Amino acid sequence: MARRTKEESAKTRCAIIAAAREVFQRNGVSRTTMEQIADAAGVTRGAVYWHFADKTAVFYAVRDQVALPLMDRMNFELLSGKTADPLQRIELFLGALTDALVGCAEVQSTFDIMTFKCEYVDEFRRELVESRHVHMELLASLTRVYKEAARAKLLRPAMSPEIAATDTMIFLSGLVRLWLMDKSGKLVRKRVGTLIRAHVAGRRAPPVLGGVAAGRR
Amino acid sequence: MARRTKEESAKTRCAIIAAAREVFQRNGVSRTTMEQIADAAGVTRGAVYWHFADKTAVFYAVRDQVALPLMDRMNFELLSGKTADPLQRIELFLGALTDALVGCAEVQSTFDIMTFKCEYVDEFRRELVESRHVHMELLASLTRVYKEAARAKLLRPAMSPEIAATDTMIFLSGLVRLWLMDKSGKLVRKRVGTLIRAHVAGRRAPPVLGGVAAGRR
DNA sequence: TTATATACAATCACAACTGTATGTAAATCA
DNA sequence: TGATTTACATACAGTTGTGATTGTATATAA
Repeated sequence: MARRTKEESAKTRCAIIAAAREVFQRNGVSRTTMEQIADAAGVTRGAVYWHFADKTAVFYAVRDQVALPLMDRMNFELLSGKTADPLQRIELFLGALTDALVGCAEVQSTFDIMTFKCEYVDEFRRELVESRHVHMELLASLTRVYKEAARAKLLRPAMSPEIAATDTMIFLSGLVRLWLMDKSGKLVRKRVGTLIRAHVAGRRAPPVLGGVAAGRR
Repeated sequence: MARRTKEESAKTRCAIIAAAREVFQRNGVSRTTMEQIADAAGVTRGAVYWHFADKTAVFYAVRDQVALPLMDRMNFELLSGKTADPLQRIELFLGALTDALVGCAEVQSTFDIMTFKCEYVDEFRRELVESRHVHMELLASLTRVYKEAARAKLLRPAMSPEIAATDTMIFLSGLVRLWLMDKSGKLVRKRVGTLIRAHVAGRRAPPVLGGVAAGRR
């Protein structure tokens, strides 16, 4: 009824996003009504329409809330990582993403929505296009890192950096998808760490004679 | 207007499924109306409701039309394959699925619908559950084949059959997903064969001294 | 202190989709 | 050759969601 202060307004906006995330996950994006979002947030449709132009805007707000910070962290792990060993940087990168998924309910919900509760048509097709760009950039980054590994003779010789990078991207995409499907844990959830280590280990060149230590921990 | 003969009726049913596939892909399942399906099939909603109880029934008919034959073929390649080499059987299995995807427009559309144009809530949640079962069985089959490979000393010793199987399932899931996303071909479409060969080659044990030939072609 | 913009709530008109009920003409059966 | 289904088309009723409009009380700026 009464007008709120700026910070209260920001909290309302935040509550709407959180509510939308829950309702999106439960009912799917298209079946979710603005009223359901409003109810879940404890406001009326008027409030939702005040903060967001329409359902599409709410959807992209939900996405951005987890995707933007995540992208930053992923780029950091891959590019400006703490480790000299490029293959270990890949491993840390994969670990960082799955850790974020495993450790944060908001990330889980959002990924679940994006993967299983959204139809990428019309206004939502944009998201697919952007996702494609993200994948292209990821592929480029991974290729660079694998090339670095190849120069340092750390990459298995039979494996080209391009193929290795594509394979890792495929691995990541499949891993996330199956992790989301696997509520029981029997498929992949219990073994994410092992799977990542095996994936990276599989492309590490066998140690040369009495050579340099392979950065295992 | 006039009543059709049985075969004409079957053709109508088929036309409805084909029309639904197209409209589902263009508009997404939830935004597709029965009238759109009917129009695309050149009939009225009455005809669609005659052949199918509701939109959900149409959806599952679209799915079954490609999923059922595909599952048979995949099981065949994996289990009762022509090759003795278990790793090559895995390669043939992966190739069979991607070939079906690359070579058949109906398979492409259906996979695209299932991956990007459907929200798995309420009546459609069933599909996710079934998909999980399919993945469990696939994992079991793959594990069996990799165990066979391990017994024959064909599997890289550092890799456990269970992890190899899970990794291959992840690879397949990611490959299909990225293939569908990659309309341009720059990500994976142009290199599916290479990627599959590299995936399988990566888990093959290095040839022993002057030992048995490793089934490369 | 007043004017205005803000942050919502409440109401309304409209369109769209669904499921069902009814109509109908031809195919099939007895 | 009638009777009965079948395979649809057409018409109708009911619900639901949307966007827009209007209302309103308060924070904030001048």
